[in-house]
Amino acid sequence: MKTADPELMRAINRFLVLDTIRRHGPIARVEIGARTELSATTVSAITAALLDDGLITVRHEGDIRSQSLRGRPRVMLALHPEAAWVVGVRLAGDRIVCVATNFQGDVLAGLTLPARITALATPDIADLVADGVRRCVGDAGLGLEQIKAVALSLPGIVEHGSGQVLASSVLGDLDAPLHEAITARLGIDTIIESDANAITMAQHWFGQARRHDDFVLVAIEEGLGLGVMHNGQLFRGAHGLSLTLGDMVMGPGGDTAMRLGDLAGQGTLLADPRLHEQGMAQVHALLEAGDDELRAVVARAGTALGIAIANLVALFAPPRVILVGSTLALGEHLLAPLRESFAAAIPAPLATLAEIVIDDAGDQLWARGAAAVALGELYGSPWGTTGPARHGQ
Amino acid sequence: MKTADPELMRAINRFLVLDTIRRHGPIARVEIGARTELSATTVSAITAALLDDGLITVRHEGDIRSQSLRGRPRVMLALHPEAAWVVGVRLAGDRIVCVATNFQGDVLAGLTLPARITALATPDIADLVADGVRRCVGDAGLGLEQIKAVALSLPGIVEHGSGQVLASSVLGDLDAPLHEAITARLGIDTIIESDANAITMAQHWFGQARRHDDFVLVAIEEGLGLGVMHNGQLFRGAHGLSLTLGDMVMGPGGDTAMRLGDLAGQGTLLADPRLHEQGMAQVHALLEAGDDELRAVVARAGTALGIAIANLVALFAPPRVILVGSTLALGEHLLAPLRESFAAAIPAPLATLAEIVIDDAGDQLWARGAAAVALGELYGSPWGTTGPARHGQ
DNA sequence: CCGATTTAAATCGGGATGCAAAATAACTCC
DNA sequence: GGAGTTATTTTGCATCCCGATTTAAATCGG
Repeated sequence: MKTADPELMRAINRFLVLDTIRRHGPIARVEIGARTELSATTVSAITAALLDDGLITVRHEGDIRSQSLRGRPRVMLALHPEAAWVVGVRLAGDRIVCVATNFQGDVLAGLTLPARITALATPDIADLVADGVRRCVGDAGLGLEQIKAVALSLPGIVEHGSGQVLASSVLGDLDAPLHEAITARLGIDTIIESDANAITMAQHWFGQARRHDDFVLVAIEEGLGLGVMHNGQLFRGAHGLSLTLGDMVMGPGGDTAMRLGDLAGQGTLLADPRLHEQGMAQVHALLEAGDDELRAVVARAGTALGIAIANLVALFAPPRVILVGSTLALGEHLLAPLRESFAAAIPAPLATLAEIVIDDAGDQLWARGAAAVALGELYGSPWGTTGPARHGQ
Repeated sequence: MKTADPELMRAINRFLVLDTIRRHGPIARVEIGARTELSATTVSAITAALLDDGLITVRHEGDIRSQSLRGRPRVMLALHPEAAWVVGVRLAGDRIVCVATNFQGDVLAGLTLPARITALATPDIADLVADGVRRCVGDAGLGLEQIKAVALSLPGIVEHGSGQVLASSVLGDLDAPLHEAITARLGIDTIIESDANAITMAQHWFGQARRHDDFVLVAIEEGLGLGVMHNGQLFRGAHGLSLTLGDMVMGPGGDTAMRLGDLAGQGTLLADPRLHEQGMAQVHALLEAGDDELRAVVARAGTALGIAIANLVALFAPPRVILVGSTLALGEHLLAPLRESFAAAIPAPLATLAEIVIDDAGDQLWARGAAAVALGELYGSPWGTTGPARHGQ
């Protein structure tokens, strides 16, 4: 635990107010006070500082007025969309997706660069990313110098803080300093984050979990990602490590043991020679056509996933589990066995606890999630004048 | 996140100081300052309040003096052992273990009551517990009114805060209000906690994890317990639920799927008719005698555990995993396959991360862990005079 | 034996924070 | 236009932490 001092106190409350404004659209000071349980005085002081720093503005849309129309009207406050801009990047196996967003996470420009990332060396990847970011920023009508942060998300295990990638299906050379390479090329603060954490943030900010401060997300893509939102914060492992599900071993041991990633990853589902370079759409077509062999493979994947999810629920007891990822395009072929094995595996007292939600998140939401990660850090970081209040003004 | 105010600030720092004193024996104010990074002024103020409240005392044992012998000598501060007393209780399938401890967790009296808990109704259990607590308190030369809190630990899933038991192998009727029953009988603040969390606290305070603020503990007893220490705090699920491992399902699904609890719980290991009522010692004897069938069962349990532990490491990335529980008496018969399957299942980048430690914790340490849970709450709670500093004194 | 030196702890003064109460602002209603 | 109502700001106070200074309690050295 960190030691507490007045500065930390202010930082906490400031963040609380800013986050309340973000979540609850244009909102009046009184209501911020009611929601955060801060006194009106404190809310006034903090909002004054935020206005001063240009992070929020007065905006009267959505001014619903308290029930009765009497009394002094509320002044509605909202994030100042142009307080800062960030870029979120998603690094997937075969493409790079960039989005530029404003301070509230609205997408101003999006861009997809097809590229066989897996085959590239780290410096080349950094070049592509930097290129994508530049173009995206240009498309948004901005200049690079206006971008306050870039967040790059990729599948695998990432150490938060250092930005070191410990494992990833898309990076060949884990020792090459990706973080430094990108920072050097763009000259912008860069955050490396696991893609599962990015899409988890996206669901929390923009998606199916806006009202949930506790949930678990399972991303079923090429690999299997895991994000845990705990008490409104991304849960990270001991060293700030992101979590992953692909390395979970299924099976009682011995010969039958298999990595979940090998059971339910797309590498397996696309292993059939007919499917090379075809992707999920083709798999789905074959399934619909009644390909029994493929159906069995998909069913096995669904079953394993159901069990893995039940295990997660048993561990974290989340009220909601969100499933995302391109593999979900297989629809009921995957989901039916998933649900069935989940139901069989979940212990009775927890059976009604967790609600499973499927979300067909598009590419752009993943990148937007990365942007949200960047914005989240901006919200928390000491801005212009976090410090002393300026009396002489 | 809770809103920050001066009171919270002080509570945090106060707890920090108290915890530092607890961990680092008799310690001087300067050193507390160095360790916590609080200013000498603040440390002085807080320790003055703590002395005033009688939670700490001046004690000169262990006064090592800074290297040079010059200058004003340090005043060593330590927990005041008689600031409060608590009782920790462990409810196991066939016995109740109680310990009374002083404010620093030293055991003053211990007591084991054999009893087939499983066969009893909740009110009878509460009677036994209350009886055990009373006798234990008497043995320690104390009166019930001196006991500030009682913590009761039991296997299963417990909701922290409400004290509701959601699942337990030792309680027949989960709807009967155990917490209220015990509070009513003793008239003392009572905390219900999972036994896994209790032994996790015990390891953190007194055992193999005194220097570790991040670790995972697996308790292999009748059931399979799990405790996660994250950043110096017990990690709890979404509703403050304790975690459990017994419900983890091993296997890719279908017919081969099995609960880990059914694979590695003692119910399974003792299933052989020859072993009824004999316990682990007899199992061990048979294993040593070369009973192949039994060996296979134990090996299968070890293998499954190894995989489960690997999965936990993949999830939480803890630097240390501690194994405890009576089943460990099986020794290498269990541990060799466990280690083997762990090594096979752990992903390469994490292979060197976690160190597995076996601890042969006795019954009393489990109960002492419950006491530590109670003490932990006392340390954090507002004591006598948490509030305003009294100037006129 | 007594002053210089050294280290620890307490005290003083300043700056920041949050809160409650009072004051002010900006409306609606009559 | 005045009364009533609700939102926001101002005022005054109590608390907290911190840096600098002062006091305390030893040792060292002559």
